[in-house]
Amino acid sequence: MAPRGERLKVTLHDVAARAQVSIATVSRVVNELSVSPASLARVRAAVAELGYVPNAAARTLRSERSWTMGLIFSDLRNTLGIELLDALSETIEAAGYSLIISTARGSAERYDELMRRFLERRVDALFCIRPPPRAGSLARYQAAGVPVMALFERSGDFEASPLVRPAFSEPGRALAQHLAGGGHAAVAVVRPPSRSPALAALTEALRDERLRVELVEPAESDGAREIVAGVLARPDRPTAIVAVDPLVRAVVGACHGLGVAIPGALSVVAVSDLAADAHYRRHGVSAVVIDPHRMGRASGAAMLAWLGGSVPAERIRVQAASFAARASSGPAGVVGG
Amino acid sequence: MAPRGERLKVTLHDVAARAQVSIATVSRVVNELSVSPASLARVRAAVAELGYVPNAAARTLRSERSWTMGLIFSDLRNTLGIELLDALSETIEAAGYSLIISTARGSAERYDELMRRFLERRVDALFCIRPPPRAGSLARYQAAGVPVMALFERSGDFEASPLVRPAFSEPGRALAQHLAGGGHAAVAVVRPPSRSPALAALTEALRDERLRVELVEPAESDGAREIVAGVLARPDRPTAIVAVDPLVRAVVGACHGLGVAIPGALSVVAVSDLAADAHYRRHGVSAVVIDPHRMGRASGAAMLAWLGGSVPAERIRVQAASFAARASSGPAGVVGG
DNA sequence: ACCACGTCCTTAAACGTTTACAGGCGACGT
DNA sequence: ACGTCGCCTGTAAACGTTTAAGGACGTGGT
Repeated sequence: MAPRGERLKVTLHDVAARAQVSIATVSRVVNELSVSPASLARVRAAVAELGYVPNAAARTLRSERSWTMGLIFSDLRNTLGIELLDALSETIEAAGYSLIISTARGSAERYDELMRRFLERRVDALFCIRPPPRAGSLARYQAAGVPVMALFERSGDFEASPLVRPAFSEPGRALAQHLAGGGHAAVAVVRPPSRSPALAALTEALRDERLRVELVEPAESDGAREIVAGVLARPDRPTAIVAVDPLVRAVVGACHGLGVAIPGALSVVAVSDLAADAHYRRHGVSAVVIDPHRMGRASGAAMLAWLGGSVPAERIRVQAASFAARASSGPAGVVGG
Repeated sequence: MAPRGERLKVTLHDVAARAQVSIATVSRVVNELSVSPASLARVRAAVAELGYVPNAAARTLRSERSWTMGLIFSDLRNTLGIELLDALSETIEAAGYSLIISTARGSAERYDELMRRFLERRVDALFCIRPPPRAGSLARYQAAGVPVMALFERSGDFEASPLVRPAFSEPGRALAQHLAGGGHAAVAVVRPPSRSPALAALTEALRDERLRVELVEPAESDGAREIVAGVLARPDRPTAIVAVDPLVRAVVGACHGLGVAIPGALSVVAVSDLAADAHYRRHGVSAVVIDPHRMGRASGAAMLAWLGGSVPAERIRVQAASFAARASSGPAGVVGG
C-alpha cells in the first residue's frame, strides 16, 4: 500500500508551534470557540500554511462522539433506493454527521454482524430499514443509549424502537373519495402473504369513508387469475380491487387474460411501499405511492431531534404517501348480477 | 441526548483485569495473534462476560487505518443507484472496510467540502462517481497517498486518478453485428451536449465492424423532431440511430409523431450509462446497458488490490456492459432515396 | 494601594488502542 | 551446569484530540 504522506500528519502541536500558541488555543480555533482576534489570525494562518486537517479518530476517542450514523438495509428489494439515502444523508450531514451504509442481504446473522460492526465504530445513531424481528446486538445499543430507529416496518425486538413510516390516512381518504365519487360501493382488498402495514392502514381509511371493504385472502396456491375470478364471482361484487406489489402486476395481467376491462369492469389500484412508482406511472396504474425524499428527510430530522434530547414518538408518521389517480381506476361500470 | 450507558465503556483494561492478563494479551486475542491456549480461553470468557466491544476510534488513532472508504456521488441523476452501492459495499466489507456515502448534488463547492470531510475521517480510500473536473482537496489525498478512484468518467484534476468504467468493445461488436446482420449499412450517432465516453467507445466499435457512422451534432435549439427529420433527409440515409439518455426517449416520441415506423423505417438503439434499463426493457428499446453489480464489485476489488500494494491501471475496463436487442431495432427497411 | 473580576491563555490529564522492546521461563544441546 | 533459543507475556510509550483547572494580566471599584 502507498505510504501515508506527510501532509496528513500535521497535528495541533505543529500548528500550535507555528502560531506560537498552545494546542488548546488551536483546538478552540478549530472548534470555533472564543479566542482573541490576534491568536485567531495567527492560528488561521498556520492552519492554512501547514494544511492542517483535524483527525476525526482522535476527536472521537476523546469526545466520545463519532459524528457518524449507521444505516442497514435488510434487503435491497423492497426498499426505496437511493433517493431515500440521499435525503437522509443530506439531512444529517447538515448537522455534521456522516452516513455509513450496509446491506444484510436478507440474512439475519449478517444483520447482527453489521450491527456489531457499527457498534465498534461507535455510531451515534442507527437506522434500520425493515429490520428482522431479532437481533442480539440491539440490546447492546439500548444498554449504551444509542438511538435506533426502524423505517417502514418493525417487529419482534425492534418493537421497542421508534418506527418511522408514511401516514396513510390522507392518501386513504383520497383513494376512498376517488372510488366513492366514481360510484363504487365495495372494494376488494387483497391481503398479501406477508403483512403490509400500508395496506392495513388504507383499509381502515376506506372503511372510515363508508366504503364496503371485502378482504380477499388468497390461498397459498392461488394465482392472480383465481383471485380476479373469485372477486368477480362474489355476490354484489366489488367493482374495484386494491393490491400490493408484486401481486398488482399479476392482477392487471390476469384481467387482460380474462377479458376484464380496466377500469370499465374493474378498477385496479396499487399500493406501493416501494419504488415501483415509475412503473405504475408509465403503465397508468392508479397507486398509493411513497415519496422517498420525504421519508429520508423526516427520518433524519427525527433522529437529530432525538439526539438533541427530545424523546421520539413511538410511531412517527410522515406525510410521504399520496394517491395518484390514473387510467386503471375510474367510474364503476354496469355490473352484471 | 440519552446518556451513554456503561456497556460500551468496557475497555481492554477491564477485560485484562478480569482475565488476569495484561492489556497487550487481550489486544492480541482480539486481533487474533498468537496467544497461549490458557490465556486465550480466559480472555475469551472475560470478553463475553463483560460484553466488550473494541473501540474503532482508538484503534484508528493508534494504527492509522480507519478501515473506512468514502464514496461521493456528484449527482443523483445519471448514477446507477443502489445496486452499485450494494455490490461495492459488500465487496469491501468482506475485507473489513465500511462505506461512507455522500452526494454533492451537482455543486462543485459541496464536492470539495465532502472530500475534506472524508479527509478528516481519514478514509483509507475514496471512490468518486463522475467527479467534477476540479477539486482542491484532491491534492491532499495525493500528498497523503490515499487512493482515489473515479467511476464511469473523469476529467481535469481527476485525470491523475485511475478510472473504472465499463468496456464497450464487446457490446459495440454485438451491436454492430446486430445491425450489419439486419442489412444496415449506415448508422446515425447522435452526439449529446455533454460528452459521453460510452458513446464514443461504441462509435469506434461500430466503425471497426465496417459500418458507416454518421455523426449527428444537433444545434442547441434542435429538438428530437428536428434531429430525426434531419437524419431522414440525409442522402443515402442511415437506417438506424443510436442515442443516449434522455434524448433517446425523445427520439422515439418524435418518430411516433412523424409517423416513422420503428424499426421498419428506422431502428433505434439506446445507450445507457445509467439505470434506465428497466424503462428500455419495458418499452422494448434495444439498448447497451450496464450491470451495476459488476461495476460495484470490480471497483471494490480494484481498490482492495490497490490498498494491497499493486499499482492500478490508469484505466480499468470492466466487463459490465452488454447489448440487448429488442423490438426497436430490426432489419433495415426499404429506404426511399 | 488593594481586591475582585473578566478575559484569554496554558498545562496536563485523560480517551482506548497498538506495538516495540524486554523479561521470564522451560527445553534443548553441549 | 551452562549458554542458547523460542515462546509467551508484560511494560510503557505513543497516536491527536478535548477539556477541567488554574495562571497571568489588565481593568475598574473602593
